[in-house]
Amino acid sequence: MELSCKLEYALLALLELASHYSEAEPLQIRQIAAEQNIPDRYLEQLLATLRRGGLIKSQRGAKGGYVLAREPWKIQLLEAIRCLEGSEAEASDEIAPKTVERAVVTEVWQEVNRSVDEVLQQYTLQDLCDRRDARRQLDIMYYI
Amino acid sequence: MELSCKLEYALLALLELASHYSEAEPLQIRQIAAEQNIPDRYLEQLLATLRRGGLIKSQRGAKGGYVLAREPWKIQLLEAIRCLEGSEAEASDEIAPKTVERAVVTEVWQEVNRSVDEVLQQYTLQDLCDRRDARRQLDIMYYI
DNA sequence: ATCGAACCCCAGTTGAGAACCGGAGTATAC
DNA sequence: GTATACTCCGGTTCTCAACTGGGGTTCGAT
Repeated sequence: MELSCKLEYALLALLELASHYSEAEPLQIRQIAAEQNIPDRYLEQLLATLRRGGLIKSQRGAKGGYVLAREPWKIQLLEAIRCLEGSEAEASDEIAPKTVERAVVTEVWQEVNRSVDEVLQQYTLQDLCDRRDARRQLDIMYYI
Repeated sequence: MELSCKLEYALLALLELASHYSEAEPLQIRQIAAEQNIPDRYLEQLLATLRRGGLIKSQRGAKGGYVLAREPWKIQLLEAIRCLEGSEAEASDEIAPKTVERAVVTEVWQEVNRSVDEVLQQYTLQDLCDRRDARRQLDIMYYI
């Protein structure tokens, strides 16, 4: 429903990592932040979450940085979203709705979420990259 | 994604109105609020929004109250949600994303929203009522 | 060894928006 | 004409996202 800027930042960062995946050097926070115009201190927190979620790997020290943990086509968008929203949605976790009416409403809502998950499962980081490249080609066409 | 309590309240109220649709007397705010355990002053605002959205009709004066504007099976959940979130989502309305990357991300998100809408289009208030009744039957069965 | 970068644990701020409360006004059935 | 119930408008309270910042620790390449 809502594209929080947290999610957007994370996806942009992953997209950036995906497009540099074939390179030897890891990407540093500053580079990603500068490229995608994201506050670096905030991005640091997001990348930490993604790392704990097993989506990216980090390398310390000079020439360190971040790399995708897997190939871009093996990372579904759903994984990224789940990883980031995981900490939020455990408090309300399955407290039985008091009334039948509320139960019905939440039931429908669960169905909505299921359909969201289905869509997000279809897309991988690679798909995002491809889409971006296609768009860039279009932009060039318009330019001429 | 998130079931705000605003939405939940509104759906519960609509559900209540739907189940009393066949009756002659309109339902009053207090009745709905008491039945569904919703702060009445807040519910008042929500019902006002729904009324402006053409989903319900109000009758003033003694013995006044609210009635559905149409039959319960002619009101999709999507309409209700749209009506309530309408005021929120017009500021960001189609401001072109600055970068190609952001454009791609929001594009995917639009697809997600489309699938959400599809689900919410399938359900009508009548469906909610039916589901509730089915659940009640189940509860009775368990009770025995 | 030393520098650069990731990592960690905070703690605080700021702004927006959700949820709710209250009063005074207005319409309408009886 | 009065009680009832909707209506308008404003204000409060509280939570949370989105940052910002400090201060330190651990690695790894050079």
